[in-house]
Amino acid sequence: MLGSVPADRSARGESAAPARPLRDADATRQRLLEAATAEFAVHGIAGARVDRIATAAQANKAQIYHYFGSKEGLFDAVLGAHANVATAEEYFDADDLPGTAGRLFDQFDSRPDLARLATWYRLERAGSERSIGPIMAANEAKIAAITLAQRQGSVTDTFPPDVLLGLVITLAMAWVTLPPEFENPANAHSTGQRREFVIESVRRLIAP
Amino acid sequence: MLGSVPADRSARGESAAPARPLRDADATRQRLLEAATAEFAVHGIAGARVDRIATAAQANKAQIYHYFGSKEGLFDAVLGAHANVATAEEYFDADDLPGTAGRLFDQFDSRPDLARLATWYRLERAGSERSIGPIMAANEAKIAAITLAQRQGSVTDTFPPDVLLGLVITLAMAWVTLPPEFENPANAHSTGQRREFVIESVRRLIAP
DNA sequence: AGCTGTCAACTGAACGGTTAGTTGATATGC
DNA sequence: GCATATCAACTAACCGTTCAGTTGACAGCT
Repeated sequence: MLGSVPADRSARGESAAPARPLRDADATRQRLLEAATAEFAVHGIAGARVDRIATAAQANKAQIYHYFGSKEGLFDAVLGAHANVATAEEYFDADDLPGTAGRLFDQFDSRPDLARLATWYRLERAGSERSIGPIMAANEAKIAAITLAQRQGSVTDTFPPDVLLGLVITLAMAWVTLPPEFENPANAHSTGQRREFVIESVRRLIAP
Repeated sequence: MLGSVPADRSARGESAAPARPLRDADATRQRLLEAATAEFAVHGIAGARVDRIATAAQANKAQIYHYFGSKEGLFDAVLGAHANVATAEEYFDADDLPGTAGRLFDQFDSRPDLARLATWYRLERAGSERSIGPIMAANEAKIAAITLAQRQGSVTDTFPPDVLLGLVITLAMAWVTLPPEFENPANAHSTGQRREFVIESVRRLIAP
């Protein structure tokens, strides 16, 4: 469920993949990260309970401090572990921003916990200057690609490229971001419909 | 225990506005609500400290429980106190959705704490079914107005009216919602520019 | 006007439970 | 044998909540 795990054990000179030992630091780290992802997504940093994370990971509280130093350190590690998912270039195509928005929508739809995690981060750890470096670097490339698409005329230059990127992401997140009050329960829309609304919105935004 | 905070002081028969007595229940309630608004906006429910709120309000901790029953009761009271601001009809005009988005943007821009409060509510108190009733009722009226505007042709019917309302609100909140990573510091836009981007976005969304 | 009884606003201090973080001992793989 | 992964027990602080008691405001009585 989590991002690719390097599990860099080759440095220790192991040749082939050995049988899983009863004590596997990497596996424990991984279980802790997964349990912490779920706990932080639901309760945030202040509301998360270290004991619950340790229990859910079938590990011990002390290991959290051994591996991650502190509760906040664990949160940063969780965020970092999912950063590659968030910045994945493979979903981005400056020449097809509506399609990009659709794929982004699918991401948020399939992993709403990651969207919540990002929101908690924004609320609780703003200005901590942690782990947003790589994301900003990834955005630079995307903004450059949008600039190029604008020069070629396939995208309107009404909006600056960074604004356009922000708008696409915002619209893709719309139904995750929106408070529940604005969901009309009597007239709820299916996932497929909402996806189509997002795509159409972006299509209208970039029309020359 | 939780819902018993009507505080109808008119029963005491106060005639004109007298000099503020040293002990004024209404004033204390108000100070607590203001201090709680600031505290909850910054730290959320789990992160807020009842002691800090009491100190900031120059009141005693026990009074919070006397007036609001519990920490969560206080949060709900804070939300309720600001609900009228959020649902204010005077800013909404179905025949001028871009302008509406601009006015909404101004709201979020002038009171970012209220936007944070709403986000905390969504994350920490989702499904509590408290105090969202009036907001949903207010939305019903707005959705009906949009439906009418669509029938008159001044607004596209590409999107259902409730979706359109959600999109307008989402776009108006865009720069409050967006994580800091998507702010380009080297190329930051002024408030006036961002306001214009929001308006132009909605204009494009509703174009027939 | 002065005295007094009553009620509500207010307070300081504590309580019971919980929490993040620590430690030192034990078990395990190499 | 040695490094380290693991764990139960521990602690010191903290936090929401309660409570017994105090103080101020005001109405009624004389």
